[in-house]
Amino acid sequence: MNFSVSEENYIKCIYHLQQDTGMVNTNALAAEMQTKAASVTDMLKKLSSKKILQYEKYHGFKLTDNGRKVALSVVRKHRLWEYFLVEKLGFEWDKVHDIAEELEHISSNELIERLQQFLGNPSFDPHGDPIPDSNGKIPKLNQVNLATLQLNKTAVVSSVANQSPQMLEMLKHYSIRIGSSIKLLKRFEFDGSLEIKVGKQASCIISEPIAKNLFVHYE
Amino acid sequence: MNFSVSEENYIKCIYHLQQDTGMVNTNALAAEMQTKAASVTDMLKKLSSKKILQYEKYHGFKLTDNGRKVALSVVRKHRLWEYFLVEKLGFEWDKVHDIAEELEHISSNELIERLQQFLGNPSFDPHGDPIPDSNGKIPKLNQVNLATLQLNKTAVVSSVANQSPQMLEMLKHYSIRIGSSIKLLKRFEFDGSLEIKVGKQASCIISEPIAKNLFVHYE
DNA sequence: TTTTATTTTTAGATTTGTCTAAAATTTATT
DNA sequence: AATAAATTTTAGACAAATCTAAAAATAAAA
Ligand SMILES: [Mn+2]
Ligand SMILES: [Mn+2]
Ligand SMILES: [Mn+2]
Ligand SMILES: [Mn+2]
Repeated sequence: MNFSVSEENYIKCIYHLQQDTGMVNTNALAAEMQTKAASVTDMLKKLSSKKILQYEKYHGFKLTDNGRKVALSVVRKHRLWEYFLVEKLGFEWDKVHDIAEELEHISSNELIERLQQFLGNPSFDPHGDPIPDSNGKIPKLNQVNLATLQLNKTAVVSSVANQSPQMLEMLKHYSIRIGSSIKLLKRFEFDGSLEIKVGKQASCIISEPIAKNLFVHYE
Repeated sequence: MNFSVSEENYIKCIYHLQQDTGMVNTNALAAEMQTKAASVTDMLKKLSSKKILQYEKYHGFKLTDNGRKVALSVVRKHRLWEYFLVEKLGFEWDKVHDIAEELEHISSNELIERLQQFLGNPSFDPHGDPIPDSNGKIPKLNQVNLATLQLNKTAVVSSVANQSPQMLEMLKHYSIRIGSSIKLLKRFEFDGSLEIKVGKQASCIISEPIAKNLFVHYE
């Protein structure tokens, strides 16, 4: 079946919301989609009639198996394009989201399969988010918040929660990237800030808010 | 100013039509856009009010300077994406048009500038059509139809008029590509077929219809 | 358990892009 | 010049996606 740009954006958005909250409600979706609740209800009816949603009036909704499949294919395209934009075209990671938001709706399947190959079958996008494969399987990574890392352990940065330009600026300053190895040297009681060693650089101190935005995995 | 996908498709189509015929008429545009004359009239009014067209009721229309600028930017994007699809993703040239028809509407200017650089600033797309630069300037090539080439002259294939899979199959058989050098050895009176030498291969004979679809330039 | 507040849905309009059928205009033919 | 044919435009309708304002249903508070 074929979906409009608008439908695909709704489906993807519902997918992301239900990752957190299980069943999704109208107002939350309206807020996330930057539209009005009435518009959401209209779309819910439509997606429901297309068997994308399990939808009970007044009682929330969630994706069907097929709906989740559609969502994952859009997510896959989004993240592969983001990878392309950063790795091949040299964009900064905080500039790619809006462009990928358009590119994810290009319909050709062969295009996305070839793109994936051309990129070397990446598993994670520039923000560290996993890229579903063509069957909708998502690579998993046992990641843990940097703020909760054990003392004197070394781990590798795997993703960043806040992907704003402000965060990017901060991380650039510390030369922290996805893939950087970080060793936790000391945790300061006073404000929760951490002394860390990034790669082979001299140790430095990062604030708790920064640490909480960074996820790492072992080995 | 911003244009919808539909508007951009119309503008580009008008541009191509007026290359041949000067002033464009409603029915021709409807045929090319695979739609109805009434729909075209509606769009003409809209584009006219946006100063994209000089439009006189019942008397045809053509693009304004600004309209031509918009058209060229869409053509530019179309051809750069086609180049990407063939040269980077390994598509055959007869498979790329429809995909580029979607990709040409991605709006980011920075994207297209970076894409151009990434591709090495190509001047011609996989079909041999010129790629306008960011100012709308079009590279020119003094090309001539292969059927009219002088005897015993060597020239380089620069573009192909008919870009169908059938034509591609034919050209593959003869190992003729854009950039192939061709020497005209003999012209047969009977049916206009030509004996040619492609690169360093043994000479072969091509039919007049094939020859008429191939354009070449000297040196 | 009423009453109040919040959430969600419906009703009715609007915009964009399309269509068919009919009217208007131009072009071609007698 | 009058008539026929072709082209183009208008009139009116429709589907998709959105909106505002009002009604209906549910949840929370008194
Ligand atoms: Mn999108
Ligand atoms: Mn991402
Ligand atoms: Mn297009
Ligand atoms: Mn082309």
